[in-house]
Amino acid sequence: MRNPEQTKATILRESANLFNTQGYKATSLSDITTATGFTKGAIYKHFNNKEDLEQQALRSLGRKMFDILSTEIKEARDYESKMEVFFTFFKNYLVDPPYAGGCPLLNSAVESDDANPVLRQQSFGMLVTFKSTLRRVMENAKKQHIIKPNTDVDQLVHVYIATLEGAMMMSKLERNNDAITTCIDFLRNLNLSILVTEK
Amino acid sequence: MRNPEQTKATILRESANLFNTQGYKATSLSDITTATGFTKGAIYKHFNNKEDLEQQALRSLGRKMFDILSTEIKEARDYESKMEVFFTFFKNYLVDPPYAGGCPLLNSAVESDDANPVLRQQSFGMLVTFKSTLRRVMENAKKQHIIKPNTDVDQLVHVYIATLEGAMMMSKLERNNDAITTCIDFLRNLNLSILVTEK
DNA sequence: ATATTAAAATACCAAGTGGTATCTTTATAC
DNA sequence: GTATAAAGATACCACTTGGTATTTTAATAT
Repeated sequence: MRNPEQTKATILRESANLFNTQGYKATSLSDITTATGFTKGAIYKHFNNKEDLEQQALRSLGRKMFDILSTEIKEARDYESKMEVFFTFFKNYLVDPPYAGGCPLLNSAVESDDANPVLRQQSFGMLVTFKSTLRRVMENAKKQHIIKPNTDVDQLVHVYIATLEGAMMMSKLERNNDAITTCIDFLRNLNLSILVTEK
Repeated sequence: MRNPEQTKATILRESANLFNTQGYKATSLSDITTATGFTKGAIYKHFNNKEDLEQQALRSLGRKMFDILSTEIKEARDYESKMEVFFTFFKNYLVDPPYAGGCPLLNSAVESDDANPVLRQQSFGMLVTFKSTLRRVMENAKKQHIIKPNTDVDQLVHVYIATLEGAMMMSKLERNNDAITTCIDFLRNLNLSILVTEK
């Protein structure tokens, strides 16, 4: 009947959902108790305070995001399919999201950049991870002469991530896939254009 | 000594600043009273409630944003300088921002998309305005054979805005201009590549 | 079966929230 | 100079917030 690990997991999962949809500060403990069915007693048994819960929730969202990304990238055999992982990841977000509320990096970054230094630091870490993951894929492709030697990898890393995140915001706001689909099409073509063997 | 119009303007300006930096829900009335020096009595004299203040504040931020944009676009004589207005507008954001807290469209969209239908509607309107402003500039250039006839204007509109907004998020999070500068450089080159008379 | 101990529920608390009713101040019209 | 009416300050209100202390519940070891 009682299962503390599962309790903590439930609280973490539900609060992460709420934080990512409503915002961190805007989500109250009572929101979480009603969502989980547990009481504050249970929450404070497993977490020091709300800030601690916020951090662990964001961390778990980040882990989930990068777990999916990095395993799929490892499984992809060539450069083009590795890049396709990024595209389909964002495309699937709207069809079958791994968690509600959109990209946790975007959400936490916008909420925390001016106000919450701890969350901000975590968002920053997610962005660093995201950038270096993409950069590694492209640098490898450059070394193996799959993409053109004069490719400005650093520029493209910035452009890819900015475009995907911005398109996420637009598609969430417009409640349709237009922006994300259109932008991914563009990035896919852009990616083809830097291949050594143009197709 | 007493000037109701100025009082309302001060409340609107200061609350818009707070909303845009801390978030709408996260900003309390007492935050606003301390920032303005006025009391709740003054606030509720000029606004029906907090929600009303939020809406008017966002509206004023949007107006300010598009006032700057549209007048500068009108003043710009040719296509290239009109496009440059968009770029420099976002570039200047970090150097000399017209208001604190970054792009009000991005901020309000991310905060409201799942939670606040009224603010969401306003953000949506801002995005529509932004898109149609950019689209008009490009469609005109297409009619006048300044950009290539096969240019996918709709795609580029999505890409430009997504990239600029995403880069804003990144640069605010990283607290430096790298992302926005890099992305603008990319967009500027992209824009050159669709000109009929390539340079 | 019972004692032990961790997990979770309950009952509080002070502080802060948005909002309202009332009072005081100040400009203006006469 | 005084009445009038609007602007703004003050004093409240019920409710919610995050957090804590205490109690009850349930699993486990003996």
